[in-house]
Amino acid sequence: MRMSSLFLRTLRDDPADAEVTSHKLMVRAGLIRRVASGIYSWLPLGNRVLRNVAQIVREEMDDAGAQEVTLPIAQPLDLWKRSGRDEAYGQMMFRVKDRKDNWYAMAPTAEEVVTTLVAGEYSSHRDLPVNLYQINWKYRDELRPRFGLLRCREFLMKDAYSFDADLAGLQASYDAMFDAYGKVFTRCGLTFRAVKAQSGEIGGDTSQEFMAVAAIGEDAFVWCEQCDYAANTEAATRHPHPETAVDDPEPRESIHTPDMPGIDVVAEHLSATADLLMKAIAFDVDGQLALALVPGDREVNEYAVIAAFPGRSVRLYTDADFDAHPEIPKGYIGPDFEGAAHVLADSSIKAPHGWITGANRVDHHDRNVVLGRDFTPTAWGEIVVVAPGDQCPNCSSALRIDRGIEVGHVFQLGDKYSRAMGAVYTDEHGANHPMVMGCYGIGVSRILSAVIEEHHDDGGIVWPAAIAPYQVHLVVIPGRGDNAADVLAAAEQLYADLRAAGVDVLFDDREVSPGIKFADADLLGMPVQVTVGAKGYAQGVVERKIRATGERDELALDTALDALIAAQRTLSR
RNA sequence: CGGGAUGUGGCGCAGUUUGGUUAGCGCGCAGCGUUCGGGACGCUGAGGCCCCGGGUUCAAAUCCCGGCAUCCCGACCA
Repeated sequence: MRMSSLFLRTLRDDPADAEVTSHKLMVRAGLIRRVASGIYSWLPLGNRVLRNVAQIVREEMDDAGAQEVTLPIAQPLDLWKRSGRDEAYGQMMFRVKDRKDNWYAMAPTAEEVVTTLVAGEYSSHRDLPVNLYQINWKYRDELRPRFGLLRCREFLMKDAYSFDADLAGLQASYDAMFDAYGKVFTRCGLTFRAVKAQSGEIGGDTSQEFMAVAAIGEDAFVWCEQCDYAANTEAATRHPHPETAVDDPEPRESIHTPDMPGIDVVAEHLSATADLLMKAIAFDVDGQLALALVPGDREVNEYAVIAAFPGRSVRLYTDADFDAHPEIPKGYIGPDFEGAAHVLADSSIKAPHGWITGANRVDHHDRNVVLGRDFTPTAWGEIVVVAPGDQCPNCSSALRIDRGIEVGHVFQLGDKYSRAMGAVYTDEHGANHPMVMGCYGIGVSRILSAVIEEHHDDGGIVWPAAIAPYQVHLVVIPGRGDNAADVLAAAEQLYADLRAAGVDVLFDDREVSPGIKFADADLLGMPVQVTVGAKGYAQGVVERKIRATGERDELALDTALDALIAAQRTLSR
């Protein structure tokens, strides 16, 4: 491609509406332009990268045995009513109405459509398994679109759906997708971690997120430096505290603590630290009061509490709940509060010291509240939000917390959709069963943001070769000397030869100053820059610069073509 | 949906507080000339519903009211 005719205008200044580096660079490098909040046009360079990423995804999906389909973006809303997700998605879905007043959802995802499709075609155990995927635009009317391509309302997503006869089959399908995802993100040049995600209310489901490590990431995740443990903050847990005993416990003592809102104030008043206090957080479990006990310096992981009561309805007490139960002394609940049906304690409550706790009456705390003597939990668990330095549940090493961009998510769905949409099969004995499903998403357009966040420098984007819009950025600097025409001709010849050899090459044949050409070459970020200039030409060489490292070398003019082609072969391997 | 900010040629901004000739600067764009290996320079020029609607006033980019849009901080997700 010749830059003289490429539809591109690079910008010197950062766009005013961009906050993060990847967004600024994508706009400056002419990859995308905003049309509305969270909705972008893709210009030629951006489109090529998008296509390259999609192609990698396609190859790995095909390789893993999935089959590509294309499902509709406009989906009858009736389908969504059947699964109950019309309500669940609510305002998140764009809805459109046709001339006959029928409503359609603009696909935020495609479980309903694909399950209906499979239900209509397949009905025997002999048909299974099958895994269908598509790479298509998705629409979600996000509360707050953000950070350019990171949180869009229109985005390109790869979504795959597996259908198996049983859980063992699902596990195999899931594992195949999991492996494929690792290959995709590795090929795209991302540093990532597969992170255990919270399974949610539906027991038995497992789910993992692929997080591209990035400071601007919207999600925090916990990971271990020593082993491969990694989990998002909701799902993360830590090594249990060992059993200990309190030596020579002092007698329990009640203290008047009026007008002391918050743990820190009470701690200061008692010359203690927050970790010596105990919080008793009230939950409603099937209409009964449950207490979650954690040290004063820790937060309760609500998801962990919910998981501790499988099959029950669990929610945090609200102000309305406290209003309805004036006998519960909000802020002064102790671990031995009589009205509690369940007392779930974090293992850290086993620490070898007495606790400062609520005294079960307003404006009072108790000191020297001792486990076993003064209170006995009905259940133990790991229910605090993990903090940096906590011990890894697998190997006890220190855990770390980093931020990441969720670029992929694999999920074992079970039979939720196959039941709702009637995707059943007949087994070898003539009995009918719902198919067992998994679903697997990759944020294709989001990958571009993640890659640029990881691969850029002061000069601009540094594309990994696998997804770069072009492999070689050929710059000609003809100068004004006698050999200007020859230099130009040599560059033209090299351009033609590279193209003939199948190398994707962007040729800066514009009549602009060298400074502009070099600055644009760095901004656009092709992996290899080749300069055919008057000075080098006079000595029979062209210059090569590796964008990522800044490394430069010279190639003899007459063998440059072969050298570049050879280098491309190495890169593409 | 709460909280904060912004809206002025394609892009980045000044001007608004204190209303007053023809709305200005940089980049970009067009023409001419001088330059030519890391975002050169001079001259000339094109390009503006000053977000929209209403109001106040002799007079509004500027003041008042009402909208809309965009961005940032919080609750959802690939």
